[in-house]
Amino acid sequence: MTGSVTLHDVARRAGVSLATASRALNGSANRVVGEELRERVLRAAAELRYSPNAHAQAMARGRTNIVGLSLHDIADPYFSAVAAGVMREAEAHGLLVTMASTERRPGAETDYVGAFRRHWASVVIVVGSRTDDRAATEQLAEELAAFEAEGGRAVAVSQPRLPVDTISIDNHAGARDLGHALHDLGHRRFAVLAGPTELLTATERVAGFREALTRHGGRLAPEHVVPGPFTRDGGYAAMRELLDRDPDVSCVFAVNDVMAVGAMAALRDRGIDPPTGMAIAGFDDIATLRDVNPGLTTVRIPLEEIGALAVRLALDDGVARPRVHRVAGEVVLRASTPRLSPPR
Amino acid sequence: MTGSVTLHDVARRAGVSLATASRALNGSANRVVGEELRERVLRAAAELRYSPNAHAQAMARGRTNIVGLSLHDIADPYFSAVAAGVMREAEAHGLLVTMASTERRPGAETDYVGAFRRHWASVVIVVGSRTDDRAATEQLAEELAAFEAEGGRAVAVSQPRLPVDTISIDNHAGARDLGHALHDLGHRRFAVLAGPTELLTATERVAGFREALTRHGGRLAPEHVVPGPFTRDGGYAAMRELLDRDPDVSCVFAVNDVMAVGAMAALRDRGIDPPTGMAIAGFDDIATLRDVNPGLTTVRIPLEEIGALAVRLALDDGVARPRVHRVAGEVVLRASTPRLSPPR
DNA sequence: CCTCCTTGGGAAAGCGCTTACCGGGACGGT
DNA sequence: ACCGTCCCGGTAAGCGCTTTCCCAAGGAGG
Repeated sequence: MTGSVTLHDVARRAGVSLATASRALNGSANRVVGEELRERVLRAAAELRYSPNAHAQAMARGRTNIVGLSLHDIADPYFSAVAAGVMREAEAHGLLVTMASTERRPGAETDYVGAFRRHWASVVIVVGSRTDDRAATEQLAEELAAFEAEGGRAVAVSQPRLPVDTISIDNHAGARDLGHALHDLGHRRFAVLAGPTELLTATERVAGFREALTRHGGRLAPEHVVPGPFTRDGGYAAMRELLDRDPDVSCVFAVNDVMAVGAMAALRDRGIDPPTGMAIAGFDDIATLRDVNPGLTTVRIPLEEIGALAVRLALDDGVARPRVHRVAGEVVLRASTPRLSPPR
Repeated sequence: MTGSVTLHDVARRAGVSLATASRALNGSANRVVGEELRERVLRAAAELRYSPNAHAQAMARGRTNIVGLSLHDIADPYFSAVAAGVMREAEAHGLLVTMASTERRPGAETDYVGAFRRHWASVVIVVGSRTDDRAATEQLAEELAAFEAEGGRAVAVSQPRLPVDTISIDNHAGARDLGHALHDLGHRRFAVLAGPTELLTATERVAGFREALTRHGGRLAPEHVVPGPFTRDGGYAAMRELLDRDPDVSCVFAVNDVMAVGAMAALRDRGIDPPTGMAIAGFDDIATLRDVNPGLTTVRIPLEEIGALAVRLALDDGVARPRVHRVAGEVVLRASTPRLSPPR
């Protein structure tokens, strides 16, 4: 970068020293700059279209206003909703968001947190479910600890085992409530499109759902739990697999909405028309998918709010850390899971 | 940030000078560091878990590996698809993406480009349709020019009037092709949910569609062109408005997919069941919406590819700028626009 | 045996900014 | 009239790194 205007130029043009120029522009604390001089400096800065060098400021001040955000895949509406919340709140606090999309590559989170450390981010937010990859989690934990030791603030979403402030979605309760609701509607022959077995988010949802069924004396046979990626295609493939295993299922719980939509497509390709041939429910209540037809029963998670909350947690001062924050979901019944037995 | 390990510490531990330490770590060009020393330095760095300070490097080198990305709303799947492309390509080049979501606030783009300038971003990408706000566009143009004058590279997506490399979607041709295709299917009584009248992206799509109808001797009456925001709710409201104005329309073109989905919801709320009561088409081919029911006829735009392309354009060396890149769309017919008259 | 070149290490000058610290003038109290 | 006390400018010391310039040592060539 050449030719940028520096504070030195501004000071010279205003006929003052660097120190005065800096103080005039920052309105430095416990120090007053004479009205006339400040005026002169501001004018000079405006005339020269001066814009301060963020790196020099970072060096001199020893801190930045950068938020580092790491997530699995920005194209996934789940993560982009969280990101939107982070960015909205960050903007409100004058923070700039640097974002990394790990594409679920193992170790990428740690690498990116390292990059954020190099940039002296003041906040780092890691969102994405914990995996059962012990070593990777361990490394990430270390990196985050190092980051906080340097004075940064980290918040993890859906990774409860990390040594930092944590926001957890109450997947178990949400799925359990959903299970009860579906049972109340009269559904009985359940199956689950279970998502990736190594992700806590997925397994918790399966477990919660299972608990509800058990409570009602039902059970979830192993062949009725079909794993697969957290994607549309994952849902599609899992649904086909399920139909092959047992065509007699009548209500499917896909552990996220994106999979549920893929599953609906699979049903139609097999000539089954939801919800008539098969009831189906999802999880997350992705905004973009609220208008699929039939309307998808799901568990609403306040994703944007979670993103915003992450920023606020990071910015809290004078509190003991790490803290744990739980966010509850809320069952939303729609047309994809009609009432089976007429209500009494 | 306190306590971070500096190069100085590494040098001391390795028993060499700062210069040597730096050279050993960077493998500096046209300079060789003795094998033994390099080894010692690398070991010391590893032992101390040294991580270089990005700001200091930026200062000393006079450049960074930051990409600044400004878009309207990261929660909108259109923009998150482009962002995904940008991030994928950026990662491939070792660049870090700093992102700003302007929420369509006028002037925000300019502010953020200013922020990217302060951070000496090496690349700035601005995505979002040009508005007819003369003054805002002018200011953005100035800011981008200043950025490039300082040695940065800027690329604008869907803002053809800016003095930088530009990627334009061929909205006109896409919408025209769609119009022809719908006509070929036998549709005749058309209306358009036109999106925001101040956005070029919207007006071009309307114009292209109109051209196709005109070519076939049809026309688009003013009451059949309903403006509104580029959102789900915008589509919903516009559809209701349209039904109030003229319930006899039989095929609606919503100028983006998100609106089309909102429009479908509005139809159902009025007891109309698409595509039977009303054919409907969108634009963009948003991935998340590919499984709505009925499948939405649309014009596929390679959004991710556009994001990736933006990064590549910015990184091109030794080419004359600014360049203009056009990206074509492709009509995708699905169930939402059935054939009306039996084919002959 | 001397000179010239090559190889590789160190000292130090910045990059642009903030912020102690210092110092001179004005003011008021005694 | 003198001495603290503010007020408000300037001087300069970093922040952590890269890179130029300088220099010592060793080898090759005359």
